[in-house]
Amino acid sequence: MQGSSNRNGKQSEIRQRIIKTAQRLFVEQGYHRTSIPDIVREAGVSTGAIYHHFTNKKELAREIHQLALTEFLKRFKNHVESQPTFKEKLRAFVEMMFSWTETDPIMVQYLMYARPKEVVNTQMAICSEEGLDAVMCIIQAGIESGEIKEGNLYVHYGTLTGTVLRLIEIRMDGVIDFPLTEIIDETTANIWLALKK
Amino acid sequence: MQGSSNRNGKQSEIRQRIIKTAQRLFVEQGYHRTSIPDIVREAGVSTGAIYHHFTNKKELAREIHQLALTEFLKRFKNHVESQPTFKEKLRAFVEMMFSWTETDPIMVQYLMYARPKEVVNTQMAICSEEGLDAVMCIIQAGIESGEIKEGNLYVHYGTLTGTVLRLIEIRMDGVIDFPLTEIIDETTANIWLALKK
Amino acid sequence: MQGSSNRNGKQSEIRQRIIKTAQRLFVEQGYHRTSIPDIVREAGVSTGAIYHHFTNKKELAREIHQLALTEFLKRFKNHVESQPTFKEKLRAFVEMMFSWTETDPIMVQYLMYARPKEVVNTQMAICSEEGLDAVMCIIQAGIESGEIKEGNLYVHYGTLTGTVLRLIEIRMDGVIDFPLTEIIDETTANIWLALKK
Amino acid sequence: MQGSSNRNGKQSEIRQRIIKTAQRLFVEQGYHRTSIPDIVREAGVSTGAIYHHFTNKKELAREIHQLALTEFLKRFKNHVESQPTFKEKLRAFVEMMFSWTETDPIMVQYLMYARPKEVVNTQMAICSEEGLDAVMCIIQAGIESGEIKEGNLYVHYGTLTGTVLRLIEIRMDGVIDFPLTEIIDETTANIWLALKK
DNA sequence: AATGAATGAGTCTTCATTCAT
DNA sequence: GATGAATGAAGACTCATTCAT
Repeated sequence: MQGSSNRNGKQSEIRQRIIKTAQRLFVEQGYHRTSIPDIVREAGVSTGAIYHHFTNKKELAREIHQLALTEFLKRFKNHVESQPTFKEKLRAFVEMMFSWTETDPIMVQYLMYARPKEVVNTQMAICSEEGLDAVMCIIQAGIESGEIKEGNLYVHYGTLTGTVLRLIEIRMDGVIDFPLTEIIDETTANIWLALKK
Repeated sequence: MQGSSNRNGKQSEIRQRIIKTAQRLFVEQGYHRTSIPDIVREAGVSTGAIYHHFTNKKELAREIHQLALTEFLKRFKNHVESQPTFKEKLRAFVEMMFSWTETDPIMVQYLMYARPKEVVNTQMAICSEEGLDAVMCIIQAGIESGEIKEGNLYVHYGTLTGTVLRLIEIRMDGVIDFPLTEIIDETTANIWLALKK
Repeated sequence: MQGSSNRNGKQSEIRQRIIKTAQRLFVEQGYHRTSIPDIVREAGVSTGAIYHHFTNKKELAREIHQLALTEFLKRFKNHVESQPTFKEKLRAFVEMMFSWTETDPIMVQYLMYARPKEVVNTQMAICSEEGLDAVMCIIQAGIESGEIKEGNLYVHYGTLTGTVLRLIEIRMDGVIDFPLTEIIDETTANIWLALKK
Repeated sequence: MQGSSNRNGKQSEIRQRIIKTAQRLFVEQGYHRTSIPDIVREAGVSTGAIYHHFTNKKELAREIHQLALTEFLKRFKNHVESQPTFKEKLRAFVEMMFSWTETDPIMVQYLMYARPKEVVNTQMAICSEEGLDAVMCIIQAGIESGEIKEGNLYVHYGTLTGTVLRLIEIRMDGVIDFPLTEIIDETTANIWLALKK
């Protein structure tokens, strides 16, 4: 019915276990410090199984990254782009990112830094070709609609994504010890004041 | 005149070469992908020399990180804290970070991400105990002096550091292809609007 | 029939080859002068195979030692303890040790000195907790049965094991160039005279 | 007047410190586990000093061994050979070895096992060309004088040295926890009974 | 004589990957 | 599809030795 990758119409359970475990370990220890034996042990699968499902370690990481990126774009499309005004889009973006962080911190962290240069060559997913474009687009649209002031697009982009990502970062680091969802409004307000006409 | 570590009154030249090379390689390839043989080759020193000067690879990275952190704090103290008002401190901060990035991108990048969890357990130096405190302090002072609005300190902190660091990030990634010094004013303006009373 | 460690019901042949080779090299060159590459070369196995079968070099040595000790205890039990009188036990001990030396000099030497302090902390297997106990026991029994004179147990122990081990030692060193089996009677006689009532 | 190795008529103090420290470390940890840096640290001398006084590590060990062997022969000559009868020589040998062990256990241990095959190719000093000869000689003389029975010389040699060395061994191992000097008589008695006519 | 920085060959060990079963 | 034994290249680190000062 929906996306599947083997003839049973369901992602092999082993494949899922590998992905889930690798994702967690890559986030916890980093890509390089996570060995295939680590994944074998924690996922309870065999070495062969990993190589049966994925070309190699890099490809496994790339696939996990792709999954996260797809998820980001889906959420962005569904929750953010669907909003009518920039102001609403902005709020939706902050809300989406913050609640996603609270819901699936591992995946968000993966998106943010568990990706080695070998896997993707950009530092942050939201800066990936597609991710960057998506955010840039709504800024561009905001300017065109007259909602936000003109100016260097990158500065606006940096203000918007920087603020959000930085807060997620210090939340993950444990500096912030309450759910980010509590500061959606305040964060949105700051960014809005920075960008609005 | 001041600090030195061998009888010649200068840090051993070999030691310097190791640090410079390791710093660059750690930034270019990451800590784990940089092998001791890599450093040996690029720095033109012997394996033994590295271990003569540093306990181990981790310690080498730690020392480089410490150097960068010290430099950050020095610059922060000299250029930022010395300013009278928050607004001026803010501009000084942006200016300091942006011009430092253009002057010594390697060191700034090192500060930003070339450090594995094993070396320092914070993701960003400006978030290191001391770095965080320093920035937090000027925000706190800004609130107390009535220059900036009250509100969750972390949100203000995230807005300020996030915007600056994110711009540095995309500059390093090559997304921005002009010197950050050109957008000091605009960046300062955005942050100021976000935080001011 | 009994103990096995892979599905073929036989200890992996590679594992055996590693043990045999390491045992010989440890004896020939000593533990520390025997490198893993040495074992790899001589056993015709890969580095990885060694680490697949043994935790590390130390553990490999420990296992070999354990094997030798087990063998000693088995022989001691079968040939020596089963004898009715002390005099017969004594002769059986000398005979057992001397013929074992001629049959498997490598294993006997391993038992005698190829073990670094890190691996086992006793100097000689016959001095290992169990080995010592076993010999002490027959001496004790000999005294109790009135076959041998009373006196400091250690002196008796030293006389008995010292004489035997020393002869094995100089045989291995090449000082003695005929089979020890030729001097079983004479050796037994000396010890018997020293200890008998 | 007597042996000296530098123009001041006294062994350089540094040289002595190196020898004493190396001897102790070789005994405590074995030759291979003792590194030059270890000796440098513990003796408080420089690396260069060691290489100034000794050709290399092996030579240092050899020299220490030579010292111990010379000491053995001196003691053997003075205390043992000077005795008139075999019985007295025997007692003197046991006494000499046991009290030497209690007085300078490090040197005796060095003689007994702290020598790697590279340094001397015999397992025990008393088995060294000269040491062996010396002991063999008194046995031979004992036979000729009719004090001890005829028979295989090696068996007699093994009985004599084996008993003594084995007791020293288990004393060093901590199995015997009283001074060996307390068992001089008993040990002598055992050996005497084994060998006498 | 003494120092200790520098060297680099060699050590143990890990780990991504393959492949016979 | 799944397994895990086997491989061997590569990594971090040690240490005997040299040599300029």
